Amino acid sequence: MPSLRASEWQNLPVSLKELCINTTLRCGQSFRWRKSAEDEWSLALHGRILSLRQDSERLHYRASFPSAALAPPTPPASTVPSAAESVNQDDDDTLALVKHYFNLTPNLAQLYDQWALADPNFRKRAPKFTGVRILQQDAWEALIGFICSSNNNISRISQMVHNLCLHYGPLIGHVGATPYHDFPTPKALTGPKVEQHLQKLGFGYRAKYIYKTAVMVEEKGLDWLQDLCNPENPPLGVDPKPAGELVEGGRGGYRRAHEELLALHGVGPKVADCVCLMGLGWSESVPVDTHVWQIAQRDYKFGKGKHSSLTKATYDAVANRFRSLWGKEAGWAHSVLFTADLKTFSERLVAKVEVKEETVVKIEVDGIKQEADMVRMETITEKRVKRPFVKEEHQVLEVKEEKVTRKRAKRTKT
DNA sequence: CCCGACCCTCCCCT
DNA sequence: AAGGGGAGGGTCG
Repeated sequence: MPSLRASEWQNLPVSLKELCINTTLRCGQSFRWRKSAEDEWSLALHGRILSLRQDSERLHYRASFPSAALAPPTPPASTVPSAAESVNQDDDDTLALVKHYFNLTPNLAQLYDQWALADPNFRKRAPKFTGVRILQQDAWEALIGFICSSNNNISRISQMVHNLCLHYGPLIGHVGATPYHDFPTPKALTGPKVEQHLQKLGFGYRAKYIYKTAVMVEEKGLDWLQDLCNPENPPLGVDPKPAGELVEGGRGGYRRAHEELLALHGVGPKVADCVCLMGLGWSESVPVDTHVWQIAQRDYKFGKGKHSSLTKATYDAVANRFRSLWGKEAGWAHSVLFTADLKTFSERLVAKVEVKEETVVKIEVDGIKQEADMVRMETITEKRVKRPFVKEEHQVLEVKEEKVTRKRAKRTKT
């Protein structure tokens, strides 16, 4: 077990309107974050274990590096420089990493205002889901993660990704007894037994997709993938360059990236858009999944006539509609509405009701009191979503659509 | 453009 | 009390 050299906690000023990790890390754009302690999230990233906490004014972060003496650094996928030795250098490095990963440059509160001004539905739904940022994840990791997402749920996707890391990714260290592995390289997934092994691990038909995609990316080279990224949002250490103004259907670079990704096995339009948005920095990318399709029908008058089902043509029409409505960062706005529709966060929609019902737990979406919420949430590593709070769910759901209320109400009695 | 099949897990319902 | 039916951030042929 490699010993870790942990730096002290550092912090940077970030309001919850600019970033809410409790929402952003759980909304299904990244699949590897784990709760490492009360109110603390951790992830193996770029050769270290990054841990986070957040209060109403600051984001606190700490990096733990493998001790160079006992465990030589095992560089993950791409750009890990050999271990920095001074604590100061570690911290500087980690600060840059955090700023990059959380994509902290855009002014999110300002963007929310802009989207709310343009869209009454956004204005209605966004207030309880502030601080949802699009992460700048590693493109290769995003690619594999979203290949796993097809016809799947967030809980199982997370387990699959953890399994991938456990068996094929470099071990960075432990938090308590829990091992933290970085994401595997493409090459690590090209072995002759990978597909069969993944099949055995419960990946189902995605085992083949992952293996074949790994082989193709290994052949094309990671540079091929990286070169598809938005020059405005380049990898850490590369200078940004302009990528032009938004046009119908998205900018040329985005369309090219999307098209090239479609050549990979298990990558259709939706997965390609997820990679474009969350791995390649194309903010106008709008992944249209079943959730978004339902939102489009419910709130944006889709689902009739020409666009009665989610064909490729409808897919493009929905994405274009959202781009023209929300603008260049349409993918960011889309993610807010997507998150607002996740069952995981449904209790947030009726927080006031719970308080009225003399429930002890008060939920302040933007405040630290969210921890009360967190205590009751599953961690993604747990096997199933259990329900020690059926009663609350029942109360919650009475305010929601009848269909759901009926189902849950019956189950409550069971 | 429309289907069914595809791995697997959990859930509701009978 | 077992088991069908459906859905879960789709993709392929």
